[in-house]
Amino acid sequence: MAAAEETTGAEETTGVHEATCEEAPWAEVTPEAARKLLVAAVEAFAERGYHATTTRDIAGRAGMSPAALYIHYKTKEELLHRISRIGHDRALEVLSAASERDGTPTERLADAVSSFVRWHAGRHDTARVVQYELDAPSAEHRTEIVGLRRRSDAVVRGILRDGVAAGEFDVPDVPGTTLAVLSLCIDVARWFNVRGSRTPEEVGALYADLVLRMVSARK
Amino acid sequence: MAAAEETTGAEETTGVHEATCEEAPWAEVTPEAARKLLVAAVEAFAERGYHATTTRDIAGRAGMSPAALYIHYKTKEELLHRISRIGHDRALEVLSAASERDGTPTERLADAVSSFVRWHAGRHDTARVVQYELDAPSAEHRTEIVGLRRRSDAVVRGILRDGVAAGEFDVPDVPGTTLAVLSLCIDVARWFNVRGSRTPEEVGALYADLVLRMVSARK
DNA sequence: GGCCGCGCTAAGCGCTTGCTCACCTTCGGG
DNA sequence: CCCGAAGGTGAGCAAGCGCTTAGCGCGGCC
Repeated sequence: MAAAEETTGAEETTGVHEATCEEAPWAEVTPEAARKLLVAAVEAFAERGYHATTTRDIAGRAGMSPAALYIHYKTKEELLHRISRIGHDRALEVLSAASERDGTPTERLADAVSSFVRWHAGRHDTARVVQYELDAPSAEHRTEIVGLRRRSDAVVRGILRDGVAAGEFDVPDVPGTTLAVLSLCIDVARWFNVRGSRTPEEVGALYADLVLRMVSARK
Repeated sequence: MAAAEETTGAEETTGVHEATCEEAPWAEVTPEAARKLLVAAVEAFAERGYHATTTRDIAGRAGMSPAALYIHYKTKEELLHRISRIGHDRALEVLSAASERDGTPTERLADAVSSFVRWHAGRHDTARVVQYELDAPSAEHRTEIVGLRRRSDAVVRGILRDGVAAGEFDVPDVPGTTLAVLSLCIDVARWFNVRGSRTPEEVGALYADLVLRMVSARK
């Protein structure tokens, strides 16, 4: 399932950003059986959590036998790590692509927030796994992931600093505000529901506006 | 605007105050053995998640045998439900107490946000269980919990509506902004770390400021 | 003092879990 | 036409799970 719903017609609001493979999200995972298992795992982990998901459940969703999992992945935890790693890469990619585009800090911040939020809403199953199952992996896997998170932090902090320097933003506490902005975006994955009344684009636009209000110089 | 605590002023540090009993959070759980088990479970659930926590682990932390758990609780899930129920009650209590205090919508919103955030930061282990283990309980337990959440939503939405009516706030999308405000506060439980550099009070003050910026009428 | 009942434990039951292994296909190359 | 590798299966193992049960110590009451 999980069809691409956002790139089909619609780059109207934020202009001409080209897709960084939003349509076939797991295309780089080969062979096909390995991808099917991974997609099934994302679904199951997002729905019930890593620990509550059994290897039999994953294999079942992929239409295979439980043993098939171990042909492509050494352990259940390696499967989680692969998901988490790729997911973090994608999220960071989306965020930093937006931040590197030309424009004023205000425009870059709005673009970054709305892109990041759209990703967390549109791929909220992946995002949920990525954000909530950090404790499950082993220590070495965790430090690798933590590095990627720090880079997201640096991206947002950079935009805020630029905005303050340019006089566009009024932000007394840059690290604290960075934390709040990222937290706001990330938590979208927790509450977003496909059956809800808002599309990822709407949430992205709303959040970009709210964040701009948080940082804009008051009069 | 650092602290909105002039009402409870004197007793905050050494206080023997009992109003919303922040010091002895699980005082209502009796007998003592049941409380010790529950506190141990909160610790374990917050650290590893509900499904990854074993009854042996909980009992071990409480210094008891695994079987002791079943004298006070029918199942492991009932233990989770008790924690979740009490936690939700407390969080809602904190939030609505702040919202019912006298003051302008601006003051009430700042007070509500900073109180709610202080609770989520100070009791972040409880909050984490409360917020992340919603899927674990059975259906009937879940609907009970969902009701409490809707009341939190109503409290914040009420303040926002009052502020708009009074002309203090400029909020184009009240339900959306309500969602964002609550999401921001709740997610504190995910990232807050006691070993971090910020106290719950500092985060509360920062967040109250950020939220006021999100809603205040622009000039 | 004898006895009951409560709180608790040691031992263990039945079951599920992550994972393995012997075996079965399918298929391109000599 | 056979071969060996690659990808898949069914059955099942050891370990760990939630939970139960038989029995133990001990304080209170007649």
